[in-house]
Amino acid sequence: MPLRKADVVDEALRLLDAEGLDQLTMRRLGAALNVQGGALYRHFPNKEAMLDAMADRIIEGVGAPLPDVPWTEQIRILGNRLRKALISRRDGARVVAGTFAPGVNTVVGSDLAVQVLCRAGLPPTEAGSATFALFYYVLGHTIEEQAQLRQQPNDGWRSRTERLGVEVSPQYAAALTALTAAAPAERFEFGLTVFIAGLCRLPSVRPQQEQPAPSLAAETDPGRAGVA
Amino acid sequence: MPLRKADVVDEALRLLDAEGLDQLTMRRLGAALNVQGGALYRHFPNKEAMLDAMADRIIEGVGAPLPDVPWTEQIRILGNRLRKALISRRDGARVVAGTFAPGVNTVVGSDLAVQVLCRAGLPPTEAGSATFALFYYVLGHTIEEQAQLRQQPNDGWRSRTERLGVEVSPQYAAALTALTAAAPAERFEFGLTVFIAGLCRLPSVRPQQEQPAPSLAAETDPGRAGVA
DNA sequence: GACTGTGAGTGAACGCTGTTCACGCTACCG
DNA sequence: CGGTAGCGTGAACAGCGTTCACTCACAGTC
Repeated sequence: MPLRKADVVDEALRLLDAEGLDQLTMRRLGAALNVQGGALYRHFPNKEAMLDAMADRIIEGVGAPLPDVPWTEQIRILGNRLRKALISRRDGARVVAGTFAPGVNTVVGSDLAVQVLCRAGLPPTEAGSATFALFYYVLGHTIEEQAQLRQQPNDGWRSRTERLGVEVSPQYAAALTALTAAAPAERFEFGLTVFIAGLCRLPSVRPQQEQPAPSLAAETDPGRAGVA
Repeated sequence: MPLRKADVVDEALRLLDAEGLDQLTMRRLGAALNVQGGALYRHFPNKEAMLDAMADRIIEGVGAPLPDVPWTEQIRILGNRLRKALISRRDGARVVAGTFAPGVNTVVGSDLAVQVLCRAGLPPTEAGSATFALFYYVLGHTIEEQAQLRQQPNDGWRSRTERLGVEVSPQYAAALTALTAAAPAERFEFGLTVFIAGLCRLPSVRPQQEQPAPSLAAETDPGRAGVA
């Protein structure tokens, strides 16, 4: 039974979780599939195309239909879905960030976000800009999250600034210690909240209709930072 | 006269501008310095350390003293400084994004941002989160900007979505055509404005004092998106 | 049943990468 | 003047993505 394209992506994602992006070479992937490395080029023109396929698989489901809640909540859900998708696989954020050509799931996900924002009143240009801004934020945050996962716990910010010989302000020191202590999910939620609050202040947004009794409460998670 | 560390970084940045990040190899850099590739390891433990040094050089000046304007304007200036620094060199955003260990300039720049936000009333944790969120946004935006620079003009979004066989909403189509037409600087400014407006809505921020007659008008550039 | 075409997989190579190392050479210092 | 510290050499190592002539099993056709 010959290999299918989907089989290769499956095994590549398995190997990614097990070994990390740096260890994901064509030869190793071939070996995991009981095949020579060069054989993979029957299925993908090059490694980048395979990584693109992996990236699209990683963010699968982000563009699924949204519950009927206010648009601010819908954007929050989209952001959280994307973050969850990215951190659910080792180095997932880096894989997606390296994507050159957007895949199907990128398109349907961003399409959904743009539609939500347009329904909120934004003109298409602003909806597009806002969607990409949200995407950059989530990507940057999750890359950082996953980078900190495989870092020596001893090598905190204090030893690093000392090594550099820089004097830092007491506020900065306080911020860094607080940040390393805080749960990543909360820090993420904070930025998301700020961004959504900013969107609400745009002159083009319609006045928000009041909460229409959330039907699918599962995805609207509690514990967010406070914004007036 | 032996090579100095700074000389290597200088030439590396020159080569980066001339050839791009992918062509920046140790051997080529050595050749540009009339030296064998391996000789560079007398100055840097590995290539990553050299890229870190380059990244720190790229964002030099971002943390320079700020004019005495309202904090919202100061944050805007910091964002624009960072963007300008990143796009001023070919692949500058990718180089900085790949940085593992933050350098001096990263520290003084983020320290400055945190101080501005703390003075605005934010507690250190939130100031830190907001600073990093801003950093992620600028980085993501400039990476995208520089990626679009070396892309075939013919290969627009329409041909790509057609190749994928996805139906996109009319709003999404409108957003994409508008985005490719808009100047990158304006799209950037839009996201920045949204973010700052969101910060203003945080319950911890002090009520904004009114414009104290901007002394250094040079850095506060006009033409920003409108937010109430 | 024999014939043939297709396409997956082989295995060895190519050119490149980052990195190492034993070895010269030069310049400074006591 | 001798010693030594350190920069640079040049060849090597292991590994990378990618290519290519080739094998071989299977599907469809006469």
